[in-house]
Amino acid sequence: MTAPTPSDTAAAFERHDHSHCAGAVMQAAEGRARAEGLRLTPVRRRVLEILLEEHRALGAYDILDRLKAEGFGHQPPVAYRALDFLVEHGLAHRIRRLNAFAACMHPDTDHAPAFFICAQCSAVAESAATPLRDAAQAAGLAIGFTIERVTIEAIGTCPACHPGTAPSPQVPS
Amino acid sequence: MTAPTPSDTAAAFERHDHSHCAGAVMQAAEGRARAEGLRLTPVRRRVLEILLEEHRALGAYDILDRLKAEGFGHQPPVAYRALDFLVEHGLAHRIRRLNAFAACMHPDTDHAPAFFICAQCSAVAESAATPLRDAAQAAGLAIGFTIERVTIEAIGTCPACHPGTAPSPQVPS
DNA sequence: TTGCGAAGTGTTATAATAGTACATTTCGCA
DNA sequence: TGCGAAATGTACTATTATAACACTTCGCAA
Repeated sequence: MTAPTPSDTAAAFERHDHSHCAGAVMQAAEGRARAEGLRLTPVRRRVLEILLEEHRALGAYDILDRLKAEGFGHQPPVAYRALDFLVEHGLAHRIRRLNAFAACMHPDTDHAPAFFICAQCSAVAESAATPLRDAAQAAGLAIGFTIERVTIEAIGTCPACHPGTAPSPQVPS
Repeated sequence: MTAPTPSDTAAAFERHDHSHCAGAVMQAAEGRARAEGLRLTPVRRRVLEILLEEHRALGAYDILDRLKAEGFGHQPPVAYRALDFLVEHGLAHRIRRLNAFAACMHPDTDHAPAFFICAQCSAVAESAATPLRDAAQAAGLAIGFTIERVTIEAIGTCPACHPGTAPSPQVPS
């Protein structure tokens, strides 16, 4: 059970060895799939891999283009179904502000994530949001509302895109 | 400066005199428009009125239908432009989870709203989310991310739809 | 008061995102 | 081996959102 730390989250905005972190996450995802009897079929696995390779939020049709090119089905439901599966089982997240999807970077943690989206370079970092979820829970309680899930998406500027800081955005998009 | 209180927010989920609260909000919006030199033109004003009359989140095309029927333009940009204006100036909010828009119920308050969306009856309550915004701010700081805006949307069950509580949903939709 | 530039409105057309319905195949397992 | 459930592939459609451009209206300065 590796809980995400602030430095994990910060790492998402820094240059790092994608293939390494992607590999680790993929292994964790496979472990979870085995443990819970999820069927990580070729399409689903490939979609997760694509998300991990890109290491950013991708639209369903971006994914679909890749799938087509690799000989999978070429109609929208192919992508949406795989994405729905991944999201439902916590292996990917939907980023509503972007109408896009990103691989979950902590699939072995039961977490309530928040997302930090850079308006400049559209990099996305996923962060544990337990305090935020608790605050929301409390606010809900005060008005008699029972919360199932909370979407928390912050838009702003990532460290790499701050003027006077690191020069070039990591994900030009 | 009327700050929203938990009981204001709770009221959103209870039967109440819409025409009264809508009227008050409309007046507040007009006040703001005058004060800030915003042009609350017929289309814009009408869109805000529609949102207030319905007192729930409406899709852009729902709005467009009403506008058509009332002799305004009948192409999507007519609705989207008015909605964009209202959102930009804080007179309405976009609810991303629903791909919909709702009138801001506290247009005279500078606020960071959170939304509570009932999965059963799709009623939406707007609540002040200062603690959540602060928590997000802190989380962002920890990773060097500067937050511009945060979207907070909770999905769950409103008081009226709780089993064993009040019987009928207020907004059947 | 005229007339200029900016803002607003309306229209056509199209893009981008998402889902329904149904036939076929594959998988797990009795 | 073969049954039922799950997964896949396809055609088709629905929903949400923008781009581009012509025309009108508004605020304001000469």
